[in-house]
Amino acid sequence: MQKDPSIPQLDFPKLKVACKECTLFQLCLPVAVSEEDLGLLESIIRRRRPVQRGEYLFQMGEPFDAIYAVRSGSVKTYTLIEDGREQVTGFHLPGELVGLDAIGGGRHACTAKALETTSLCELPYSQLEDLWSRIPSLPRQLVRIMSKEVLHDQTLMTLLGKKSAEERLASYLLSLSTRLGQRGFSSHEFNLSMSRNDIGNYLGLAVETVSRVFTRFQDEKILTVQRRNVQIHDLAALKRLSNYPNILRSYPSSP
Amino acid sequence: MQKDPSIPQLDFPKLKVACKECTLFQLCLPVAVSEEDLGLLESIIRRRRPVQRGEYLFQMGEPFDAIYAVRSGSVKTYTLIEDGREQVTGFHLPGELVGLDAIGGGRHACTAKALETTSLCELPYSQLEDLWSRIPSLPRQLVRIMSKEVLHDQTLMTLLGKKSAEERLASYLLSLSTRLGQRGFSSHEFNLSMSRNDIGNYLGLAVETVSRVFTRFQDEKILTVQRRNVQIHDLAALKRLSNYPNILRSYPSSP
DNA sequence: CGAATCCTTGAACACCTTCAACAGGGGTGG
DNA sequence: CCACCCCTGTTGAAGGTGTTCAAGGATTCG
Repeated sequence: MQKDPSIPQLDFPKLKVACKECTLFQLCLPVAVSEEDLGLLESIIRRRRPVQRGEYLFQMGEPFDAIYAVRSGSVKTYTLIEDGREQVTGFHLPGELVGLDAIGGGRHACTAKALETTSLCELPYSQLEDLWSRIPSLPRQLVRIMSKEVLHDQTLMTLLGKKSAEERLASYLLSLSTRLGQRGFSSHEFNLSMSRNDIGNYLGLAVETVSRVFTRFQDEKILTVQRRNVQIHDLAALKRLSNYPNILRSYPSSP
Repeated sequence: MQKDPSIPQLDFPKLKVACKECTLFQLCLPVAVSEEDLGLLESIIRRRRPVQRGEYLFQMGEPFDAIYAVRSGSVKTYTLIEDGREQVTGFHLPGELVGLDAIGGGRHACTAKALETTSLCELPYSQLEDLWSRIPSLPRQLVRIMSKEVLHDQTLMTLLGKKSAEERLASYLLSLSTRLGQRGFSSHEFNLSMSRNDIGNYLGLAVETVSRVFTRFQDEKILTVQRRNVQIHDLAALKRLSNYPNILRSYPSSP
């Protein structure tokens, strides 16, 4: 969406072919997979042409047949309640997997939508399972990733259940900052690929509250925000305000 | 805790030795494991003497080495925030696994505490992983279980992010009712093993609100509640009030 | 340029929380 | 066996944080 080349973007246009050349190698599924096994894994990956902003990867209720790894761009997932209310359940950055919640039920329980032009690796799940006997580190890594997903969801439950609006937005910005940093982007300046509406929905807040807290943070010189662009000036203050669960601070960057 | 024999309890005293004789066989990890492989799995299970109400299975920050399957009784898990606030992240009934969130990080991210006298199967994780090459259905089932865990957490995120106090308690009671039903207990009358405090904490509500909603439901003849004892009279009304996410209603009892 | 969308700001309101007091088991010890 | 106490749960009233409603400004794209 944003075009300024001096600012780290969530999308990077160069399409890499092989996992071992992928920037996300250490963050994605094939961690600790030998070079020859990598070929096996790559052989089942379907790389589809990039999806455009607003396009769906899959929709709630559809039969499940593959999980997706984000290569570049970003994806939001959300569920619907009876009366039409939406709950955004996650934003997925490069190296993160989408669709894990559907493995158990055989149907997608959420809808996945591209927030910007996004390229993905599609991993047909039954074929992936077939590889497990050949590549034992594959299920191990998948379980590890899913465990972190559970952990992340619990952090979010804490956020939604116990935190004030300020704590929520601070936690959210910190999470984004950390994850972008791990992916080689700047951790103090980035462009949000999601709207205020999405952020508020995700954090259990009204859009207006998100807006207000943003300006409050700006008034307190913690950050500068202009529409989608965020510059974090005082990361320490943000950490203080976020009140992260203990575990995440005692063992930093572990999750 | 409760002694009335006519009412389904969360605890059942008889200790079964083998998985294949366990009432929870179909709900637990060894689904689709052949009889001979079952012996392998059982050989690594450490069955410790039942833990008493208030005792810990593990505490936040401790090194992770095993996951636990609840055989009887119930367990609550919770995390701590910096300032001491607690968030209850889950209640675990017979057949459910505890500790899955620690696999990825190597340390427990939450504390697990018995709500009543509870017996457990302890599964040393490294030994469990070693069995995967011999029993391929084991990792498959574990991933499936973790997927459902993720799904459950997302349902809870929706609850915490979008639902009113009434919807939350209704959803909660329905979830309990369903899970108890699946385990052979009555789905319309049961005793809560957790306090109002725990329920409120879990649902992101003050204790007083939980109390008030309970009496409101009682006034509306939806249920009768006396301390820990709950009798559901109008399950349909409860479902109506709960506004479960669409997926859970279109494909019932799938999660 | 105009329409649509997104974001911001202000004011009134609502839901739930907080504070406070009380009730009622359940256990303990006299 | 009863009195006592502690803990849990209930109920009432006041208060606050965030929501809802309303309007205006900014940016993008046809």
